[in-house]
Amino acid sequence: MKGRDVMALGEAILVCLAEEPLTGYDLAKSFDTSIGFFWRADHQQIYRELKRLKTNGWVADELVVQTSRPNKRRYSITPEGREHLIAWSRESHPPAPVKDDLMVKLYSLADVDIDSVRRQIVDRLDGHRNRLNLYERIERSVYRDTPDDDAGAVGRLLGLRAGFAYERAWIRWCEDAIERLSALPESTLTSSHTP
Amino acid sequence: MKGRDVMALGEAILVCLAEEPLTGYDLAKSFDTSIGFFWRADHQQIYRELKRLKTNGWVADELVVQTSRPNKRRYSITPEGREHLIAWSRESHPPAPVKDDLMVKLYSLADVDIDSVRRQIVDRLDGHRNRLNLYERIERSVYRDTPDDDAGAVGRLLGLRAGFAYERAWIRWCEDAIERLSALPESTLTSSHTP
DNA sequence: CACTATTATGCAACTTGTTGCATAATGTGC
DNA sequence: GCACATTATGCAACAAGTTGCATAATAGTG
Repeated sequence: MKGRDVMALGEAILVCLAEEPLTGYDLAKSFDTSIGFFWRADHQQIYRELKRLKTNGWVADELVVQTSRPNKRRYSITPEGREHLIAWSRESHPPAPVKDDLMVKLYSLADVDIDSVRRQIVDRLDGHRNRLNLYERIERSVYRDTPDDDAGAVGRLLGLRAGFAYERAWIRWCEDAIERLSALPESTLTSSHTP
Repeated sequence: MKGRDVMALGEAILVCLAEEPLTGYDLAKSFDTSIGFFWRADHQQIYRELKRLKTNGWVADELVVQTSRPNKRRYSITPEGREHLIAWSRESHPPAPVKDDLMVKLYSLADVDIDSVRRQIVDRLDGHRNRLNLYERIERSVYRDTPDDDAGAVGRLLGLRAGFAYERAWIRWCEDAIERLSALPESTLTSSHTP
């Protein structure tokens, strides 16, 4: 035990590997969907992190030789990795601090281009609606009949429901915000003073 | 113009300075409350960023000599800084990707200590309730009668409402989640296999 | 008198996250 | 036949965020 705490990307990877061995490439795809809804990462971060996990002894890797494709390196979780995952799950992690450009713009609405901000909220509304749609499709296709005594299934369903709650809250907020901004007397600031 | 894009912490600082000149220390306090609800930063980041803003010509600083206290350096926004703020407000910034440890734990509920996770959700519920409370107090004290034609006031009110929507959505979700986790057959995994 | 809190700034080292690029084989569409 | 997408991995450089520490004066508490 010498590799230290506080990474979470590592644990997100272990969570995936707890199900089945995967390559960095596979993981990168997972992080574009499924677990990526809760923890984003690109392939660079993943390859880097896999090396750290390996030096900690939490994953093992094997080389899969391919002829028609570049060789792959398949990673699987070790017993130490599983132990670590459980220990990690017992720690309390404060929610990541909020960071939102749009809110900063609203905070300074008097010094800023209101019309642009309104348009950005319209865009964001669109994104949230798409997200919600996607989650609804996932629920219908994957979680039709979730038994409420299967921990794995309940956990994932709760994750999905968190997504619902989050997107719905934002959708309602965006709708209200767009209305209120539209009601504002025409942009205090429609022109910038660039000549 | 040589300092580059993509910082947002810089802009959050400019937003504060657009109202009144402040020292790094003052800013750090703002980032613990008000604007800190939307963009977190500690004093190290702020002092570092102020220097960058200065080299970009977006802020000016003056030394305030004090006898009974260490001297301060007071920063104010320049015309170029205001221009930059407006230009920035016109750019569209994709919302920061979600990262949530708790969701990762739920995602792997089958491989993890369920009871601990449930307790963590209870804690989080508590935090969200406190937040909501705080926001309600702020609304009562600061935004009693917001005229709906004052851009600055409307913007801040909308920020606050976003906070409401966010916290309420999480509160409802936590309550549901706690119930469902409590209904789960007693922890698949109450003991770790450390001897 | 010692201890702690507040005001005020900053360096150094480190971890995380991002961007751009490189390589290398095969399959697909025009 | 050429451009492009897919599979598969990785380096290097940089930007952003975190942690620990240091300094320095004063005011308040026990």
